[in-house]
Amino acid sequence: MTTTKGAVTRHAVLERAVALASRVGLGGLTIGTLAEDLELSKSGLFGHFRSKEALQIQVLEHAAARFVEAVVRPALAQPRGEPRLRNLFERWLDWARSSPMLGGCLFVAAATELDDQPGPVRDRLEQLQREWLGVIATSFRKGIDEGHFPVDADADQFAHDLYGVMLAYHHAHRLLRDPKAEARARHAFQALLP
Amino acid sequence: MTTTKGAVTRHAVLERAVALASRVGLGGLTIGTLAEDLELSKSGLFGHFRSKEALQIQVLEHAAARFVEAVVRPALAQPRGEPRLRNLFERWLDWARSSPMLGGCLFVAAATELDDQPGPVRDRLEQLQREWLGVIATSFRKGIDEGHFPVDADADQFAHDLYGVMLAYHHAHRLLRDPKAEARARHAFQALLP
DNA sequence: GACAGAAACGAACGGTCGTGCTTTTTTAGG
DNA sequence: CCTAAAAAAGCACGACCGTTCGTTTCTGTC
Repeated sequence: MTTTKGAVTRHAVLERAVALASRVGLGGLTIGTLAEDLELSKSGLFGHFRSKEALQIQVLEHAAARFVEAVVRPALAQPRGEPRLRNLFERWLDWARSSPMLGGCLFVAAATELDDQPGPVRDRLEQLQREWLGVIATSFRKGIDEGHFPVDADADQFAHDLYGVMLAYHHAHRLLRDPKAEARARHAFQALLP
Repeated sequence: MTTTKGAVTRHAVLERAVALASRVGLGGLTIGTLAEDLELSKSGLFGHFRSKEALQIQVLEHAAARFVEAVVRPALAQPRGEPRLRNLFERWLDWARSSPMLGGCLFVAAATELDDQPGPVRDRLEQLQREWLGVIATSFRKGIDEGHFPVDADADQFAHDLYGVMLAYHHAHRLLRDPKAEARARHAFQALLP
């Protein structure tokens, strides 16, 4: 095993950073706070990333890798079309409540935070979001092929709308602390299927 | 007229602060930057509010007042029920693109930013959002009374879903810079009406 | 077990943050 | 006009920010 010490610490840092950023945002991430939480020195931690911006990007990458592992990949075990789509949605909901996402989905937080702050971090986030919407649309199109949905249904519009369902869930759950948020989300998902 | 000088400056500060906060968030608001933009001294500006937290709350109040003036009040001129609801939606869209909201709707930005940061600012925002959702639900119920919608339709679910439509619009428009965002939002709104 | 390189540390930097003070300037009413 | 109050400015503070640098401690390899 070539797993070096540095890689281990780096991984631990990113793990913690994702959780922290889900609460305070990528901009609210602070090297000092992060180092203190992990009982590292500021400079020791900083050395692993060459700038705060590089850290932020790696946090995004790390979260994206976890997302694929927790949501996208396992859903492939389901039969294509509607069942897989439904599974994607359920896992997406789980993801938004999972333990590393103590502050709600990191991507949701980052999306509104960075939408007016040009730079590499925003660029990477935008691309990741496009890819995710692409996954949803592709899944939907397979559902059309399978005959689950009408042939003239708009897959991109579906992906857009489904994201809206998740955002509404996030808003109701995290800001309003609405206990019905999850039921509302499922209801909206059901109503979305043609 | 008892309009004093202080009130004028205060108003100008809040006007600018709303625009700034829509881009960088309420937490990203900085007294130094704000003062520089308005060609005021930091301490001179600070004197009008006794703390940054007080400033943030007043920014919320100011934005809320503008929102009522630009969206809620004029929509009352429309016939109750579906027409008024449709008008509310259109004005809401306008609001999200209006000039003081250079960075997209301030409330959308604040909602994801503050959802994990307890305190008076979060409390006030939560209440404002509840009130707005209440306005939507009430409008919808009047639509039921008018016979525009089925009597067993769920007004709260409708308000929740409509918010999701706006959030999806915001995401597509501001992060993805999708030119079809507006069309998508209108399409989703249409599909939402029972 | 020695030795090169990686990893972590401690201290310091220039900068900006929010927030107090004191002083000067401006405003508005008799 | 004068004057008391309001508004704005000036200055300084302690805290924390990201970042750099030189030093020390630890790791993995021969």
